[in-house]
Amino acid sequence: MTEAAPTRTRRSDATRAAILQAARERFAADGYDRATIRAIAADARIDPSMVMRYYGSKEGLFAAAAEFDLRLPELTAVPPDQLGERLVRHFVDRWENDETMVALLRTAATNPAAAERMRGIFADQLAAAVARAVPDPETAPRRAGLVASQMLGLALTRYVLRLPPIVDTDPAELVAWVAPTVQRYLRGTPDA
Amino acid sequence: MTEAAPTRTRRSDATRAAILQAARERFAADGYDRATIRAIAADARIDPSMVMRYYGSKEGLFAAAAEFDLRLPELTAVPPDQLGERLVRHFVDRWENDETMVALLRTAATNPAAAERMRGIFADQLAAAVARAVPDPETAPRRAGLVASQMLGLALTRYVLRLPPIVDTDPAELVAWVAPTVQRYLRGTPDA
DNA sequence: CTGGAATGTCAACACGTGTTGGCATACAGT
DNA sequence: ACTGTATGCCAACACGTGTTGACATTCCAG
Repeated sequence: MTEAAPTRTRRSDATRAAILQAARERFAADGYDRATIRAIAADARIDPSMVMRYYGSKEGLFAAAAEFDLRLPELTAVPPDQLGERLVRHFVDRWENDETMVALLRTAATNPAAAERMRGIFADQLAAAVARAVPDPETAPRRAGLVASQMLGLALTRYVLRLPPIVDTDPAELVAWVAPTVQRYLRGTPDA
Repeated sequence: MTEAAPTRTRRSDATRAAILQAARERFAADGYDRATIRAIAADARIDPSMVMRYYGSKEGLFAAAAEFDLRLPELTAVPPDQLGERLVRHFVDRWENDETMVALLRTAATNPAAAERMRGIFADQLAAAVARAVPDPETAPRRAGLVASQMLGLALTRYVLRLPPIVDTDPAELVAWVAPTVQRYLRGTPDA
């Protein structure tokens, strides 16, 4: 039997963590198909069969590695006219410091399960937060969708496609340009 | 030797075209890695080896299938205050009727060559057109990049990730919401 | 009609993949 | 010290892939 109370630390936890980190890096750099278990295992300096033992399958590994929390701030606490800037700044910060989102984005382009997870993150985290920061709740899903289109487009062009003008622009300037867009998507109307 | 004058029609042209169409559909649906030559050949009702004969390799086939012309209108002929609407409407129309862009987008997420082609399309077609429709030429690349981030984000969320609120919104309404964004990216300033 | 080129089919190769089971070693509880 | 278990490595399997070459068939110029 296993232990009693609060889950003893196993010696393999270090290995598990190393695998997970290597997996995130490889998935972010290469996407699901091109990131091989052998390469991930080599990065983590363990045998490929260890990945199977601890995560069951490549899909299981990805599911574990693609856990992602946007860590959105509570939007009801933000002055309504600063929602756009706050949100955009938060996203950019988050992406610059955690490659999980890029891994997810790269993979979601070809992997249905990853796309489904993206839709889940959108619905459970972004749309949910937006719903509490919007004038008319009826319009919340569409507003959240528009915000997602701009934010994911920014992530795509900056981290995946690497369009030079977007890569070369520093985060503060990006925020300055994009914040008004998100602000209008959240609180404005199509024609204003 | 081959023929003299204006390139006689060969009997294999139909096969070539069938392969190309099947390739575009498969690349659009599955992305580069998951779209197999065998599947493409089956769709085109020919033998996989024909693909090799006519296109040399899978990369060569993709290069041929991912030829894409945005067919941007001449922006200098558009009233400056309608640039956003014109551009957004054009993009959405183009995507709804030609899946090549989706194939390219799906593939570019994991395939460096496809990403490079995306950057080429951006630079040679979008950025070039934008440069002629912008007040200060100095700012043109960044403006074009911002436009790309919004337009590609829309394509990504609508055709690849299939976020429900974006999928369910009809093109006209999308244009209404997004046009002002693009208009500001083209002619406005960060804070207005 | 006939020979050679164009077009198409078939079977196979070489390779990399995810995955599996067996075996060695290190650890922890008694 | 001894035993059972956790942890790790190795070799191999089964499979699908892009790609290739040999062979059959169809077309067309002479």
